[in-house]
Amino acid sequence: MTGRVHIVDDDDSFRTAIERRLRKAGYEVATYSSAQHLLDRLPNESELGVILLDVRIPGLSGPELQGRLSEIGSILPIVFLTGYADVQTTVRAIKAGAEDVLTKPVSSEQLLTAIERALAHHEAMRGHRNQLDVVRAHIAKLTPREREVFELVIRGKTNKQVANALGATERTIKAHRHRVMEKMQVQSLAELVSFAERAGILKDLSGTEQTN
Amino acid sequence: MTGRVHIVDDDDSFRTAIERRLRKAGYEVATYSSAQHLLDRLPNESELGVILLDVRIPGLSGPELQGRLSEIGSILPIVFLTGYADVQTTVRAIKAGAEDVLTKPVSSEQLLTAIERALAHHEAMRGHRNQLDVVRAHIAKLTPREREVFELVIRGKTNKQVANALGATERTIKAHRHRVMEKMQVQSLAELVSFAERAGILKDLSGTEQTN
DNA sequence: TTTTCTATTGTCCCATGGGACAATGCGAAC
DNA sequence: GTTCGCATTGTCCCATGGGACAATAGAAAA
Repeated sequence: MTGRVHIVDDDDSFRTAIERRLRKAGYEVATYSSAQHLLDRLPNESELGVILLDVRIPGLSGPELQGRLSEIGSILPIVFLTGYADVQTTVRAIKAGAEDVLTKPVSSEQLLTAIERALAHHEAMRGHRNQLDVVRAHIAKLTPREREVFELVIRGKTNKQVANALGATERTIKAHRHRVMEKMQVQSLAELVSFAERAGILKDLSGTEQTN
Repeated sequence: MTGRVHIVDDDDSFRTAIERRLRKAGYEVATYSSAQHLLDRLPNESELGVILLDVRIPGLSGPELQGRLSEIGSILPIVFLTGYADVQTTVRAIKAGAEDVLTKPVSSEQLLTAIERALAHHEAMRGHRNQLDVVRAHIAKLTPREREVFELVIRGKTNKQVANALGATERTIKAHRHRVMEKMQVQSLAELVSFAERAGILKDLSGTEQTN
C-alpha cells in the first residue's frame, strides 16, 4: 500500500535514517522537527498517510499533538515511537486512538508492519468519514423546520402525529417531508432512517408512544 | 460503585494483599490462582465486575485468558497487572479491549481509579449488550422466509418489489411483513430499520435501485 | 423595491401499507 | 393419523404516503 509517512522527531539523524529506510520501502516521506511544524502545514488527508511520532519532543509532546489533531478532526493514524518503555503513556496513547506504539530502536519489520496497518486503517476510516460527511452535509441543508420534521419522521411518527406535535396541518408536514427526502437524497423511509442512525442521530430508542 | 473484583494471580501473597486492600475499599473479591480456575467458575455477569489479571501466570497467560473470555462473549473488563513494562504486550492488550494495564507495584490510587473506570465501563457495556440481545432474540424468532422479507423491507423495498424478488404474491409478503413487525415488536418501519441497523445488519448501504 | 427563501395550506388522485376474516397445502412432530 | 408450524393467497376496506398543480404570506437578502 502506498502512502506518505510523516516523521515527527527532533533528532535530525534519526529522521534522516528512518526517512531513508522508508523511501527505500517505497513510501513518500515528509519530515518535521517538531509537532508545531506539522500543525503548520497539516497533511492533506486526500492522500493516504500515517504519522510517525516521537513521544518526547521539545515543545508540544507527542500525545499533545495527538490531542490537537484529534480536536481538529484529523483521522491520520499515529504510530508512536518511544525511547523507553512507559506503560502509562502507552496505554493512554492507544486509548486515545494511536495505531501503535513502538520502542526505539525499531526493526524495519516492525516499522513497516505498523505502517501498513496504519495506512489500511486510514483508508477504512476515510471511507467511513466520507459517508458520514455526505450525510451531514445533507442534513446541514435542511431548514430548521425541516429538521424538526426530519427528527420526528425518523422516529416513526406519522404525518398526522408530526402535524400535531408541531402545530401544523398534515398537508404542511407532507410538504416538509417531501423536501427532506429530496435534500437527503433518499427514496424511502428506510434509507432515511439508516442515514440518521449512521449520522449519530437516534442515539436513544424512545419516541415509540403514539398520540393519534 | 460497588462490584466484584476477580483477582487472577499465581502469587498467593500478592493476591491476599490486593484482596485486603480492595475489601477495605468496599469491593467484593474473588481470587483465582490461575486462568483456568477463572474459566472453571465463570463470573456471572449479572453482577458488575472486573478482572485483575496478571500478564504472566503459569498455564494460560493473561492475554490468552483475555482471548478465551472474548471468544465466549464475556464483556467483563480486564485490568492487567504486569511486573515489568512491556510495550508490545501492553499495546496488544489494550487493542484487544483491556480496560487498563498497570505495573507492579501498583499504588492504591491507581488501582482504585482503574477499577472504578472498569466497573463503569462494564455497566455501560452490559446496557448495550442487553439491547442487542433483545433485538437478536427477536430476529432469531423469524422463520427463514420471514427473515428474507425482513432483509428486503429494511432496505426500503416495497411489498411489490419484495414479492417480485422472492417470487410470491404481494399479499403473501404482506402477511410475512405483518408477522415480522409482530415478532420484532415494533409499530413502525422506522423502528424496524433502527433495530436492524443496531443489530449490525445493513452494514452496506446498497439496495437502492428500483425494479418495479 | 424586488427577488428569494421559508413556512404554510388546499384539492385531486393514486399507490402502498395494514387490519379483518378466511382458507389451502405441506412437511414434521407426536 | 392428527396436530402444529410455515408458506401461501384471496377479498374488502380504510389509513397513510406521495405526486401534481397551485397559492398565500412574512422575512431576509440583493
